[in-house]
Amino acid sequence: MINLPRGTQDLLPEQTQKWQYVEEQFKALCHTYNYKEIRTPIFEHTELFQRGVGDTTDIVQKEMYTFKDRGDRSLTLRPEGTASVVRAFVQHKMFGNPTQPTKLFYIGPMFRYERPQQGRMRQFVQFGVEALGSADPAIDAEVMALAMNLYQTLGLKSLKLVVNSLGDNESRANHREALVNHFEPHAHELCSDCQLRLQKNPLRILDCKKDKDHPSMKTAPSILDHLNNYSKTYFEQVKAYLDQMGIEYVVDQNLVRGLDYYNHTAFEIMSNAEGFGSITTLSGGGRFNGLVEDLGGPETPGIGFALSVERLLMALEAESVILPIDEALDCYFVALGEKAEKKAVELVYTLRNAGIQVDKDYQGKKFKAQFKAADRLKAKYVVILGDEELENNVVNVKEMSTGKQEQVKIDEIDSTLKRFVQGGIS
RNA sequence: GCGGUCGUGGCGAAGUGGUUAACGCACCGGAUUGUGGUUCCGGCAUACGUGGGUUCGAUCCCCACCGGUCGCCCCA
Repeated sequence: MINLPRGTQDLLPEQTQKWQYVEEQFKALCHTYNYKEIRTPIFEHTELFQRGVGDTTDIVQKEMYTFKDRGDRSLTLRPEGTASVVRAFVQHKMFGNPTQPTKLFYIGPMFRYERPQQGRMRQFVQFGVEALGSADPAIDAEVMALAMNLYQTLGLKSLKLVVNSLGDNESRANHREALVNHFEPHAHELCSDCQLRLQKNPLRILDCKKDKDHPSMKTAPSILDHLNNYSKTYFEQVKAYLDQMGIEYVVDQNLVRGLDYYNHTAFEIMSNAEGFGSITTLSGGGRFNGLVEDLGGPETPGIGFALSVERLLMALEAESVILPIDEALDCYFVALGEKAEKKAVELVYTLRNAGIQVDKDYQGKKFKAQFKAADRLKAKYVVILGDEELENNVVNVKEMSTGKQEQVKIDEIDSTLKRFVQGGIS
């Protein structure tokens, strides 16, 4: 027997119904916020992620699914969505479209080569949105609102929106210098990872879990104290919009996102729900002014976020949210006897052509067993056809919830059953 | 990449160095030759992750590998 590859999963019908439901909700929400769907390939040139996501990131350094194709090109299964969306934005010159900002959403699998565990698969699915072409703080707030809106619409309660500002280039450079000056004297006391980070990306020392209790952490320079006027005002405005919309959040100056392209607004949505395991992050996002330029486009600001569908469903599970999924079958067709069974095939076809959801037995089950099957499938109606009915050109239709039964002429079977399904048997 | 833990029929789950490896659920049939549930009776299955080793004999003991799961790192 061949099993599925490590870190992947099969979604069986019981699961796919939930997936379809949350996808529909997400799409509907994107529609109300006026984001349009974009579909990009699931693999790209490796270079896109090296340049887009950043060479120093864990994603690029140790988590990419990279392979050579037959033409000796280095390709990579996408580890995240933003780089591809920006690539497409640049490639198709969407910056020239009459309506800006360009508001896009995507749904699809992402791949990271990691040891699988709760809420972390090698193939996982993200919903994401990107708004390109606006540096209005209101759109930062809009993106966060959309994200929170989805979770709340689905019924989640234990949510925490965490925001921070990473500032613009100037602010970051100042902060970086302050960080290096601050940590340099303690470098030998920090973990080996942090010693490397000090060289490459000192910002990330701030969210190191090993060194979080080191005394130098408490006194570390905060990015918020190094924001220049523009960055500072920008962040204030983003928060003001959130306040105005009544969206609760907390500011965490140590919130540092793992991808290089972020600046200004950075945010994460976490779940506090019991039994959610060690994973708490449901989604993350932020502003990426400069990325479009890095990937060969004109100077274009952008912001977006992505959420994991697996974690979304875990959170729903953890909070015991029941999704409104209708599992009931409209109609089950029970036939008895050779002639009736033949006729049943025709009548089932007739009913289906009328748009009624109907199924029948294909296992040669006895009459009683067919009823059991109908019950198990939660059939609303059972149509019964035996020799007696056949002779009189009728069927018996039974409403399973009430036990009411009515005789229906075969000629009128489709219209009558349609009426029953919509409004009950009488 | 590192560490803990686990691996017995479709699912859940006992168990033992030695003739036919419990049980429960599910499924099928009957009691009830055309009406769902319950009950009772009967039936059912290529099951000890893979490969080595120890042994007269291994599902059990040892080793390796594979896989699941949880945690670390990091993230969605």
